[in-house]
Amino acid sequence: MEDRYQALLTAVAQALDQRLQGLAPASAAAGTHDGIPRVVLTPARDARHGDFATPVALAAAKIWKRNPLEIARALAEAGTQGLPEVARIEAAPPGFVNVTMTGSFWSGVVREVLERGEDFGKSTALASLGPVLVEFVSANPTGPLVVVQGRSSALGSSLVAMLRFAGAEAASETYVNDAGAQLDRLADSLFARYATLLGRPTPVPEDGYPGEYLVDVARALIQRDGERWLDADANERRRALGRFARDLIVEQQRQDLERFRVRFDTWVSEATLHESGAIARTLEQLRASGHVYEQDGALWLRATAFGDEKDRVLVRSDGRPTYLAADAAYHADKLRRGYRYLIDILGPDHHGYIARLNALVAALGHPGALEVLIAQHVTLKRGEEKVSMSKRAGELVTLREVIEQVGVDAARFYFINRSPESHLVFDLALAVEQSANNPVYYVQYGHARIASILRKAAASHGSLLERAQAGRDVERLGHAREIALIRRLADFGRTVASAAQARAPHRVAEYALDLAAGFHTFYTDCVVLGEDEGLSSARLSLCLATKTVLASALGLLGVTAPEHM
RNA sequence: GCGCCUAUAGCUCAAUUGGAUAGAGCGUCGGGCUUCGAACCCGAAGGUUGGGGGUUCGAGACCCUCUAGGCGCGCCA
Repeated sequence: MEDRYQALLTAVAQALDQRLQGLAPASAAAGTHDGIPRVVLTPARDARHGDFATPVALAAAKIWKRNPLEIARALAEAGTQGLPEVARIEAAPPGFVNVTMTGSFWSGVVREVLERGEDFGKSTALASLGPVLVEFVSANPTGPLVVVQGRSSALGSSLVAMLRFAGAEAASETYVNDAGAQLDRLADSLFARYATLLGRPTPVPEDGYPGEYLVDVARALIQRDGERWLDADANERRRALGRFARDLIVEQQRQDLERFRVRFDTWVSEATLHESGAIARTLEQLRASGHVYEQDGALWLRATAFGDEKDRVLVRSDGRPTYLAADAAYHADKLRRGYRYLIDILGPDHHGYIARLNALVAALGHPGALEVLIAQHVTLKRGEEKVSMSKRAGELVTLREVIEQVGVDAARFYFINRSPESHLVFDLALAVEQSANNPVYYVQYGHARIASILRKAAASHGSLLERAQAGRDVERLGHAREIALIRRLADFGRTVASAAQARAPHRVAEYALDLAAGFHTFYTDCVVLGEDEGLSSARLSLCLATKTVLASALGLLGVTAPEHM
């Protein structure tokens, strides 16, 4: 369902489209679609430019080789006739058309928020995209989640929420890399800790995982199995210890994510793909479609046929499938489950993988169905000192540690309030120090402040609150601060849809900050509970609407909207 | 060597995807509570958007080039 607000804007834009068509030269009107640019109204950045503006005359001028200002003037000349809720339309150099809306248009927005509540801003803008599956985190089950995974999990979970809000059917998933040599290394590293604890000092293997967390895993193993693995058969031991460590570590990852308010609709195990024969089946499919070939005893994917720079090995000459073969089976499975569009969020060290994944999905018969996003690098430092993030090096900063030190709300906001492709510097010392004045509190404070006003209103002006809830006096709104605030409220749905479309959740974080700022200045200049009952009711309506939208925006970010702070 | 990402105020980052005078937070300086929450508001200082060239009515954004940083380039995962 579309906002009345959006519907009106669309109507205005369409009416302007018609006017523009009347101005077009015959060649353009008779010709192709691109002969006449479409009118797009965007909120004006500067209040002096009215409420909305369109540069369409500038675009048309370029195509038609005419003076842009003349076209803009011609568009404005017909006045507000046929333009619903438009109070004024004017041309401005070098060729903008500025539109100012009526007061009732804006007060109507407040009433609409009150009516639709948490549904306000929802749209069907991206409905045609889905069903879409967003895969992120996809960690190795060899240790605790680290800070970078905090970033991609915050990003991914918010993106899914925004896609749904914008009408797309979206699901979240993570892939557990629990196959291959790394699980053996994990098992051997666990065994070293295990044996050492049982009085047989054993060094962690050179290529193993030296992190202290495996000591805890070893303790749990002793508690369950005692000493039975000390002298067990090496192969059996590897299998058992690898599985034990994986299960425990994955469970801890799940708990950390849960605490970080990230919950996946599904978890997929790589090992399962090997065991179920899914990999073999997918390889058969690729073979049948002719996108693979054999050379030097190995099986190759003809990735170059789909834009990759070289072909890639799927099955080694010794018969073992590569990681890419598992990914082929995995992505084939995603498509088989009915997802029309796939989004993978990978870490920055995997960007070299993008081309071959795209080639893979194309070879599976779904070219263009995959979109790979890169959650860019997080550089860690503690004051001036650089911090290593390598699991191998042993020192690592875990997601859990960050949550404990700065809190979930501050950490999530910190990650989301940056564009995904920015390389961000995470200064642990600064993060802890600044967690108290993290911008997220600015937004939350706005929400709590409104809650406080509402409590007061409920206590002393009960009937007024009811009146406000019904939006009975919203026509009284007209103060510059009020209109400025309403303009921000109105833009919520468009903002979320464009954030989801551009895979840029940080825009919603920016929006929340801007909305809160609009409220704080309104609050400073306008007394809500005053002498004039009608005005008080109207302003209470505005407070209620603002609180609703603040809560919605924070909800999309996975941040709480507190009643008290 | 090739490819991808990045470079914007002292620091951390935005900029409605090519639009009007590049904006926030933190930090600095100066104001504002007798009244609904001062975790707030108002103001000031702070910029050759890494350098150079180009595209056009218009470029932080697009193209070329140079510089600097990060990452990747395996029959590893």
